[in-house]
Amino acid sequence: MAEKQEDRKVTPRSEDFAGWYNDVVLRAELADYSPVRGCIVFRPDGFAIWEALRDELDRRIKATGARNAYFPLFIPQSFLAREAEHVAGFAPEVAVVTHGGGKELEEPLVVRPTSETIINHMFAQWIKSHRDLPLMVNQWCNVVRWEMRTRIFLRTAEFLWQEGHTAHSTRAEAQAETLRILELYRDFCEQFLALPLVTGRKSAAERFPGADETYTIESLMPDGRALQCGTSHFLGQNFARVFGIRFLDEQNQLQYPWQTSWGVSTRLLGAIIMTHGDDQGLRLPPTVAATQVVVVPIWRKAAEAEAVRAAARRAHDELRAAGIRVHLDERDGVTPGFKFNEWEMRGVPLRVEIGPRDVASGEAVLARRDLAGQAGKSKAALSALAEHVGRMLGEIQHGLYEQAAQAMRAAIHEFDDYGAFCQRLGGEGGGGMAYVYWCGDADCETKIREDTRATCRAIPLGQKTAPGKCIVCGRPAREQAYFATAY
RNA sequence: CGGGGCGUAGCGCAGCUUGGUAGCGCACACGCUUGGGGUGCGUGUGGUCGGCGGUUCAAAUCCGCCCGCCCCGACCA
Repeated sequence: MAEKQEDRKVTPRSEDFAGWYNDVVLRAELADYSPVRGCIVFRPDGFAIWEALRDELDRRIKATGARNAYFPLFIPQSFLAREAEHVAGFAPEVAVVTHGGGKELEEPLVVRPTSETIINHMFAQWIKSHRDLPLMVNQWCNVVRWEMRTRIFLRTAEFLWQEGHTAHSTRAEAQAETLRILELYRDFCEQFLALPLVTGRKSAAERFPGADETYTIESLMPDGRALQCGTSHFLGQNFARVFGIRFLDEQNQLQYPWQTSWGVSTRLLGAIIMTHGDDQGLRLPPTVAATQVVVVPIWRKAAEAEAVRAAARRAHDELRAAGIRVHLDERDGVTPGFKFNEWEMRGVPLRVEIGPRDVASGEAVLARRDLAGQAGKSKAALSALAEHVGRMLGEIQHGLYEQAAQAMRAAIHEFDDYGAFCQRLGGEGGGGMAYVYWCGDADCETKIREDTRATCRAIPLGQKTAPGKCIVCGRPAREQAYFATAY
């Protein structure tokens, strides 16, 4: 008996974080391994999260003026080679198609690892005048990067994402666009996905190949490792120059436009799972939960069943009419306790229990997924169920964010002693985030990496703190930066 | 590519030492039972034992070669 229940549980998160993560993903049926190494199958419950996330983000992106388009999966190999840093950055991980139609191709095609090159090739044909600018497109697609080690959602050979690409007539406008998207991502992750973040600039070593500046949103997972959740790049004129994108300005002068690109990927699913999940399984923010509320009817005797079923159906119908994504679990042959555990595993934010006692008193028992055990249980009058449930879903969304934000704050430490810094970050697994003064020198960054395996995750913008001393070399440092071991 | 581990039913494993033609738990199907935190019982379905070759009357088991997967390091949204 004890053995059997053990089989049903996931690996405790505190015992083995990576094992817990895999168990949750598989048991909650979000994804499955595929026959192709490094590629995964998004199962309906996992894809539903992506769809909810995508739909909301798509609305927000369109509100900036960007429009969706679609560019080809295949890119001539020579395109990738045009931008020196870009090719150096991506060459090791591109998949190359050498044959088609039974013949060897004249020029191999790479499967896009990102679409800067092919999109800019097209931009060069579309942009002639300052009146064509700004040009802002976004595409939702798959990309392929042949990674050496893969992990479900966090690093897969093929992943889904959105990539936005814009071209502007002035440097200032492109820089502003880069930061505007960074802010869009930040707000989206915090408000919609309930993911707490730090944001900032990337160090030169962590910059996107081909970008002048990369900005990032970073979160910290419960195992103390950082996860890059999205990036926004200021590309300067680098791609414009190599792809020959030029326009005539108001003075009839030929100019290169200034560009940006930015993206978030299905890695965000990994962030949601790791940030919110617990030993019972998944915990989904109501915004992305395919099922926000599950109604579980409970009865003992056949005589009670009809009244309970009827009340449960009424509750279900009322919630659905109120626009809530609700499921009525009428399965016979499995016990209520089994259903409780199963829906908790799947991360459903709120459970409504209706039994004979509730029918008699005109109430239902509500069980919040964000608060474990009795702490999450309360009663609500069936007569005002939808209103009550709607409000509670909002509280759950907020509750998940607050729990995560509190855990993240508690795992960020400031150091002025390099020894203490290394001791914290260099231990087994993740040591949380360190917020330290750094002079900006690449040698100091390398030393940190060699001593601790931690890397610079973000340098916050608009720092107002007084200058200090670099954590490594002790020389004057104008800024502080976040360091952590990263996924 | 270096270090470590593992391939037996969908999943987790036993059997291998000492060869005799495959078993357990979970899952799955059906029935009864149960039902406010993973109910119990019964009956069933399901396996080229990773692949190839060798030894042998006989190989999951012994020998050789190959393949694949997982974990840890060097690259990464």
